Amino acid sequence: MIQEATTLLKENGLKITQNRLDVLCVFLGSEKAFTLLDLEKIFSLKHDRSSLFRSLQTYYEKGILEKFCNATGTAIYTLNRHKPDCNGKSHFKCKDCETVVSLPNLPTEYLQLLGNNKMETMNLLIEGTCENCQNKNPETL
Amino acid sequence: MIQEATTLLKENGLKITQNRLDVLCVFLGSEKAFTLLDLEKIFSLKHDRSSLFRSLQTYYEKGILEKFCNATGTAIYTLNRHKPDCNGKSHFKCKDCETVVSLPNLPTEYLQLLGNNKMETMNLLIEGTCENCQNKNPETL
DNA sequence: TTGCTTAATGCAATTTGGTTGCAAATATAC
DNA sequence: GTATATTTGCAACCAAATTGCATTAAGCAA
Repeated sequence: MIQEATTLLKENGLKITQNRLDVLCVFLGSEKAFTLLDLEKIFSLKHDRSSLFRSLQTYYEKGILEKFCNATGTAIYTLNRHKPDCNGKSHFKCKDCETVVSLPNLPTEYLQLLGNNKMETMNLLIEGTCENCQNKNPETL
Repeated sequence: MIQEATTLLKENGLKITQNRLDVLCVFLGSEKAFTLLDLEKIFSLKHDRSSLFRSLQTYYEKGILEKFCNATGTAIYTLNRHKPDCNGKSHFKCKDCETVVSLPNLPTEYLQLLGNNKMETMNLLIEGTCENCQNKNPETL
């Protein structure tokens, strides 16, 4: 995984630093989404918040991470898996296990409802309970 | 408009206060969306931020305003126009004139892509340029 | 390998947006 | 008009994001 991270950094012309490797490995090793606060907790002593923040920012700018915000307005980051037909702007996030999956782009029939209003950016977040977590918690059925 | 505001307040069992009337009239008199900061600027001397905040909160709870958040996570409020098939969670916002329109619910075919993942909440914001503003600014064509 | 140059980091401080406790002011019911 | 409960303004606080700057470290070239 370190290998994968190193390659990604090189491909993007970024210096290989411990901070960047650590942060990237968190994402490479999980399907979850993380906030800056999550990373602060993981690396409380090892890395400063501002450095973690700057790494996330850099990764987002390079298209390595996707970024969106939850209902309370906190920024959430997740690995960009470059799924075809996914623009990285539509996600489903499980409130229980925090797993995030990218959703396909909105159907053109829906976007036609915009009429002559021109779309430039969009952001869709659907939150709920994923299949796994529903099965784990029978009381929620 | 004051009349309309007064009626709305009474219908919702809310006391008629200057703060509430002022805030509600901002929304009744416009198709735009406003943040707390916007209202602070409008009423800088007349009303305190906390009172504006509480009015917005109350209106949202009563279903008079819709609330969602923009790309940077700031809460945005707009009048709930009770359009059929609109759940108040999908919006188009013009980056230029700030006009907001509610969009219909996502099509069921799209939601079926969630599979057995169960949706509980959602938030869709599409930003761009509305028809009017495109015509006003020919250089963007 | 060493030194050089530029970029990244840690720390402290700041900004922004949201939120609360409490005393004073005010709307409504009587 | 008066009593009562609600709302308001103020100040303070909180959470998340962001920045300036001195220090440190990465990577290139000699």
